[in-house]
Amino acid sequence: MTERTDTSRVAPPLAATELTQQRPQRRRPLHEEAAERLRDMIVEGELAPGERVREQAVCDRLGLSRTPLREAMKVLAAEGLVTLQPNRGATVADLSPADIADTFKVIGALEALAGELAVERVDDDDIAEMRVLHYQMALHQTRGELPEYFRLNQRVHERLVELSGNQVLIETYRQLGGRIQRQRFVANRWAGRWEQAMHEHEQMLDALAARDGRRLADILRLHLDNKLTAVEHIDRDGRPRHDAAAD
Amino acid sequence: MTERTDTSRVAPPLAATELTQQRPQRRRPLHEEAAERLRDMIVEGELAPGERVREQAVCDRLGLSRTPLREAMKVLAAEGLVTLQPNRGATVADLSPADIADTFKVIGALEALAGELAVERVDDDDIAEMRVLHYQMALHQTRGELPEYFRLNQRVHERLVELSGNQVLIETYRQLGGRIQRQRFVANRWAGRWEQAMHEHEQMLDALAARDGRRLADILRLHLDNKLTAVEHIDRDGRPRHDAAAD
DNA sequence: ACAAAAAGATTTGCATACAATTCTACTCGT
DNA sequence: ACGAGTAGAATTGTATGCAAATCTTTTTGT
Repeated sequence: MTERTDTSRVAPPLAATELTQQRPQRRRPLHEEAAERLRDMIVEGELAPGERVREQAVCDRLGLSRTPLREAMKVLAAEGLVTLQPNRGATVADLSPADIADTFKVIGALEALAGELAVERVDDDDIAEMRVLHYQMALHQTRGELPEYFRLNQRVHERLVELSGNQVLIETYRQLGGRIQRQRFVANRWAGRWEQAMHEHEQMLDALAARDGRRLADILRLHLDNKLTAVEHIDRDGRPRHDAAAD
Repeated sequence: MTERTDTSRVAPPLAATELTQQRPQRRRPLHEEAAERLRDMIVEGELAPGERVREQAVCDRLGLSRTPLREAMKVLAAEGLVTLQPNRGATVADLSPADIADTFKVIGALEALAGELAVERVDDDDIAEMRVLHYQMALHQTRGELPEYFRLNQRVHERLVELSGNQVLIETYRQLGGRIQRQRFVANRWAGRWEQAMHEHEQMLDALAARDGRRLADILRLHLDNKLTAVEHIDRDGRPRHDAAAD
């Protein structure tokens, strides 16, 4: 479904001379690049949720014309990152708390499925690799290195889904994950819930190593539910709410 | 959101003569319409899986220019219905057996989640409605009315997912369903597996009425697995394979 | 005759121009 | 003051032209 870079093409005949790194590698379509840049801008909050996105303004910003930008916007809309209204332009998707909760529920179900499929396929090598990731994450946790911890955390989940071997699942998981990347990005500043999360991750690893798909699935669902609870206690500026602390 | 027919504008001065059906009702963007038409063309096989889609050809066919068509193609690509290769055009997505199996697995997990969520929300009215759909379907089954049976079948599943109340789930389910609509369309000609499917549907209805989410989820997963098996026994011309009959 | 190279024809990618629609600010009548 | 109506600006939607890349056919060297 996703296009892959085909490197099997014959090399251009003029490759003999000294190569400047001035690669003619501008083979990348502008609309793709635009889509990527827009995703980043949304995740990092340069475009705020609910904000109107005027085509010409973004074109000036990115240095391209409206045609490829509009193509990129259609893609982002299909991914759920922006909302399009005919003749009335685009706005950055503004997820309601319900939307976020719904998204976590679905992601939870997907990860649970991933777990059940993964236990049927993993070899000892895969598990060893997961163990490495896990203990790297644990190390960052004890050191209080927040960004690295979060990055590893996400890697662990992504890797587990990959281990399912189900291409459609992987793709769907990535797409939904993309919608809440901003929430994750923001949550990146808050350190709550470390111990519980690590404990759950340990159980995940155990269940995976024991090839207990049912248990792994259950843990994952629970883990995602808890993750949602944590996110719900963070306002959109990335600070924990005062009302309750869930850890 | 709600589009209203704006009659407050001054009428075009040449409206007096007999109206061709050329309604000024062009509120709908062409790229949307194009996307819809393309989806239909793919589902109905007018564009065959793996077939190259040349822009100009489709534009002539649909009577529009390349700009809106290209926007529509990006959407279809994001939906997984076509595959885009930079500078080399688009082809209708050609799902491998593995892709189809993967898709059914994910859909199964989504429906299972839908079931668990639905039992928490449905009222007696909803259940009564599901019962009506179910018995309509049963009637079509006993009468051997294949297309109507399939249509109702799909309605039942779609309705169940709707009853989950989870917007993200509904959306994701529809998108994945769209990818295998062609398989469903083709399967429409084959009548196998009626009794078993109806039996499973009956169990689904029971579990829903009993608000037994866990059981409903299990039935749904099983049901989808069986559906996959059935689809796997149909070649792409819509005829059952001779090697084995699963009912 | 055959492979490599070159020339020509298609096809895709992007920018621009213009039409259609919506948005904004203003006028006018009560 | 105030809302309906209206000109003008701003914004989106679509068509077209041209450049870049790819595909096809022809040519050329051995």
